[in-house]
This record gives sequence, structure tokens and C-alpha cells, in this order.
Amino acid sequence: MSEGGGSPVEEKMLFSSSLASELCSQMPQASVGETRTRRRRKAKGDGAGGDAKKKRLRGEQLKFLEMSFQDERKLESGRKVHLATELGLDPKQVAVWFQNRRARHKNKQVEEAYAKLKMAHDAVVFEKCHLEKEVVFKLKGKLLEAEEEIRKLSLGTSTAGASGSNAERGGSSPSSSLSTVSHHPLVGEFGVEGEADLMNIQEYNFNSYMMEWANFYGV
DNA sequence: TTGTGTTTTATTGCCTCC
DNA sequence: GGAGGCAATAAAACACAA
Repeated sequence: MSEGGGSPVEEKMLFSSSLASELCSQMPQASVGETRTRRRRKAKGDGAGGDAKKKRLRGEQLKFLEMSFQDERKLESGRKVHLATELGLDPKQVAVWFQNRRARHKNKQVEEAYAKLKMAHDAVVFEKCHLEKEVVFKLKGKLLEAEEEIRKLSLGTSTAGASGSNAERGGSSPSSSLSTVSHHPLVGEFGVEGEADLMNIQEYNFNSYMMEWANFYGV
């Protein structure tokens, strides 16, 4: 039944070549179509007078049409008739072939545009993750610096206060010097003591920052 | 061989332009 | 109002795995 000629796979190869050109060249008569209410026609086949069976075009016909399509995507009637007589086809068949070919071409372009957009999107997501990690890293560094600052301050106040008697302050235990840490506003807020408590402060600050960040970005 | 998915050819209905 | 374009769809032809 098949009319010989190249296999459909070969034809496909032909189609898929050299399609990378103009993106978005003809965006259809846009949004007008949105209101179209699509009808459905009755299935044919039961209809009168032998619908001619569909015939695949032969390889050389396809080649010729393809060349013509690459040359010019639209088909004015003179060219249509010429092509039809040249290939032994009905002019209507030629017109239909061009119509379908344009549709395939457009699909291909849309696919390519999608692939490009997707690549760009993935790259942006990757970059975003990278930047976030960088921000977190820098903030942790600053936090450590701040922690160091606090430690220095607390050590300073404890050594300065060591000149007075412990009894005056009512502190007798060796750990009482650390208790002055609680004079620092941040520390006092939590009523914490010691280095472990400083770590808690750091963690608290970091967590609250992360919460803010998450809220801000809606994560 | 057959069921199923894909591609190609053809039709229909709507829209735009001249 | 007719020609031609397009989107949506039907259906034949084909490919291919099971």
C-alpha cells in the first residue's frame, strides 16, 4: 500500500533540519482566539461517495515540497498550481501540506523556545541557591565576630570588677564573675550564664534571622 | 498478530484581509 | 463575499514492543 519512497523516519529527519531560525516570528492573531467556542463536527466516513483514502506523499514529492517550504513558507496560488502540476498532485493537497508544515514548524519553534526558557530558569534557580548559601555563610561569620565582641566585653567587665571584694557584691562562688555576663542587655534578656549560653544567643539570633528571611521570601 | 502510540494527511469552522 | 490562514480535530498510515 505504501507508495514507496523514503521511509517516514527519513522524512522526519528532513523536517527536523535547519529549524533554529526566527523565534516567535508569527505569533498568531493572538487573544482573539480565546473567545472561540470550538464546535465539533460529525465524524465522517459514513458519508457519501467514497472518501479517497489518505495517501502518503512519495519521497521525492516530500523532498520537493520541503525545499519549496524552506524557500518560502507561504504559498501564493501561482506557486501552488505550479508545484501541484510539477508533482502530479492536487493543488489542494499542496496547500494542505504547506498548512500542516507550517503548523509543525511552529510547534517546533515553541518547543525550542520552551527548552531555552527552561534552561534559563534552571540557571536562575541555581544562582539563587548559590547566593543564599553565600549570604548564610557571611551572616554566620558576622555572628561569630559579634560573639567574640561580646566575650571580650564580658571579660573586660569581669576583670575590672575583680578589684572590689566579692563580699560586697554578695557573690562568693568562683562562677560569680561569669554572672556579670547577665549585665549585657542580650544576655540579661535570657538570664543566661556562661559560654554555652553565649552559643544559645548566637543560635537564637541566627534562627530568628532565618525566620525573618523565610517570612520575607515566603519560604 | 495485535494493541498502542506517533506521525501525516485531510476536514471543519472561524477569522482576517482585500 | 471570497480567498487564504490558523487551530482543533479526525482518521489513515506507520512504528514498535509484547
